[in-house]
Amino acid sequence: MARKTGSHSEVTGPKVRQAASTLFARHGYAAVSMRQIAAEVGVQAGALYLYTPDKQTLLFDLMRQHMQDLLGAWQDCAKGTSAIEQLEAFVRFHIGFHLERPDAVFIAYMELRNLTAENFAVIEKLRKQYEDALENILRNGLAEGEFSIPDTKLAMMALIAMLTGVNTWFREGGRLSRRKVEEIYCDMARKAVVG
Amino acid sequence: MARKTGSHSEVTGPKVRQAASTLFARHGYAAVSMRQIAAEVGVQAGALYLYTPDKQTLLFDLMRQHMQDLLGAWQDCAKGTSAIEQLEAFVRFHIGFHLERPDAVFIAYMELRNLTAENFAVIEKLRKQYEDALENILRNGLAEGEFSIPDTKLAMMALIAMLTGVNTWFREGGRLSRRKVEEIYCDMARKAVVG
DNA sequence: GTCTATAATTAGATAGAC
DNA sequence: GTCTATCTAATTATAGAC
Repeated sequence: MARKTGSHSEVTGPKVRQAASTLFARHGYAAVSMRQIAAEVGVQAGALYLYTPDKQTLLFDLMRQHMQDLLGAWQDCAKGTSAIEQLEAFVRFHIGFHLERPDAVFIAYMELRNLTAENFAVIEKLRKQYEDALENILRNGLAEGEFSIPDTKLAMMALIAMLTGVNTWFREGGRLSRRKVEEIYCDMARKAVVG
Repeated sequence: MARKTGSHSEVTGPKVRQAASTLFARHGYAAVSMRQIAAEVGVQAGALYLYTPDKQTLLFDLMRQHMQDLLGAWQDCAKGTSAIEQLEAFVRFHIGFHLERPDAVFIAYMELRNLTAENFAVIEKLRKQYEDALENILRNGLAEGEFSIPDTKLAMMALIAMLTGVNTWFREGGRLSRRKVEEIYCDMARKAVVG
């Protein structure tokens, strides 16, 4: 299909989101200007507005896409019959998925306060769905008598914080392989909730 | 001691840091203007520069003070002879200290990337000192044969992330008391590392 | 689809009056 | 010690040429 010279809609759109993701993660949403994003993409600032109505929507779309990817990937990955198996699957999935996209994860956790109230509500709802997935596993384990936890919500929060923390220190090629880290965290998570 | 009308050095200085702390925590360093801080204090923007050479130093001083408070408080609070006792003391201390000052904690974790390279290095050094305190407890427990952890640094990171996460969801007057939360986290932390 | 130019606003920081 | 006024630079977003 013929295309005019200088017509790059299908390539520039993704490049804009990619550049915004990198820069927002590195410097923070409020500290990054549309001009910086444009420079990273290789266009002028005005051209960005062909791909997003404004800066806020650019942030929101990145965060919503990330949360939807997260939920979709977990639905495809969830497995295990016993609660312990399900918990181990969740731990490995969470660490692996988050280490794959550190920028998106960083933005999803750090830029919540820069969302408008409406956008924040949407993201929080998606986040809650993900948290519910883990909490249901913990509830199952409690019902099966395999887990010993006084409060499923609290244990869920403790586990998610612990797992997400891997992103702050893990470096590929470091002392421990990703698989080894997953294994150690699996052990700690299991021991923390098993009675 | 006589003092001129309108002379409020000793009261305005702390008010500036207090206002900056509140606003930085709520909206983020980059999103807060010196004019907003001045309005919160009740002075004009220019007057802020009597108390800080610039906005960056204001952020840095807040973060350094927080880290020094943290280290000092732990030194006064550390106790326990066995590694398990020391671990429990650390868990209770960490949760209690962090819940006491949510704004300072939030800033210390979220605004690292807005520090200049020099200032960042100072804060990181202080943070490392605190992490070392927990890692030493874990090493002791390993030497005593009480703990079963394949890697002390990884376990330290996992525990600190888990404990600091309390700040993201705990609300005074909620379903669980602070003491109850400390108790449950103590159990989870102990179970996660005890062999 | 992109650029240039620009409007309207706001930022951090300083000077000098009081 | 604080205020008013201001400088310089940067911001988001838009209009119109090509």
